[in-house]
Amino acid sequence: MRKQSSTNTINKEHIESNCGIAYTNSVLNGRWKLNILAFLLDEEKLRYSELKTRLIGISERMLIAQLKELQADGLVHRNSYPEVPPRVEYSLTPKGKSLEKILIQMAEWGTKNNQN
Amino acid sequence: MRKQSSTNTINKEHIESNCGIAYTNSVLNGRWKLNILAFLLDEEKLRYSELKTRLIGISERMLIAQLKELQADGLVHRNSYPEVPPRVEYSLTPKGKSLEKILIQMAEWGTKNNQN
DNA sequence: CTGGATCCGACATGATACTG
DNA sequence: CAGTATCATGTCGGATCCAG
Repeated sequence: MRKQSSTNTINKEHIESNCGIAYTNSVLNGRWKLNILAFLLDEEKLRYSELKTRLIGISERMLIAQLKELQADGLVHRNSYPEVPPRVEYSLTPKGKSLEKILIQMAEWGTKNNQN
Repeated sequence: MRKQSSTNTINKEHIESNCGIAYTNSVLNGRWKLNILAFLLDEEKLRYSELKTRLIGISERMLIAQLKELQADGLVHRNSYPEVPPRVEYSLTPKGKSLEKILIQMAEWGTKNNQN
């Protein structure tokens, strides 16, 4: 059992044998990832603190963790500026942007089917 | 659930889109749900044992649990026949089928981006 | 401001034996 | 065949303190 490099708990060994859905799931699975991607898709780039403000309820620990996983999976780009105080901006990579259609459809589906 | 900053630093589309995504995420969240839905989408209806065979590595406990949640969310229909031995077939509800486009796109994206 | 490190409880998931 | 019950394990995710 190969130790996970950095992504998440789902082992990617016997995933490829099944179908693309499993890989997509392994990349997007997580309580906050879809929301993070949606915000970045909407606003191009966001600072760490801006993300934290928008993701109501997330802890710093989780925000950092999810961002790292998204970076490891090549969906999110991290750009830090050598300033004081530090400034870090996150944005979508092309791979991340290629999820746009899926994200939009998920948003539409959720809005339509969430009857509370 | 929509909270509003009085004016419009954040546009409405944005907020709705994220609420929708949050609901979609909450419904699809889980290690196996997407795969279960994908198999049911593909094969119309499947028996419990057929699902178990296809979902390599899932435990009975998890399969039942995920199926129950999918039923509770109205995505999957359970049809049991009064026979001996018992026969139970699972299929997608219309709500479940309405995820078809999303599932197909996730499968395509996963196949295209899973470079192993 | 942007994180890193650690502790800990809650919960997701798995293994296995058992039942109608 | 289609589940349940029980026990065991690991991961998630929050709180808190610390650092450049």
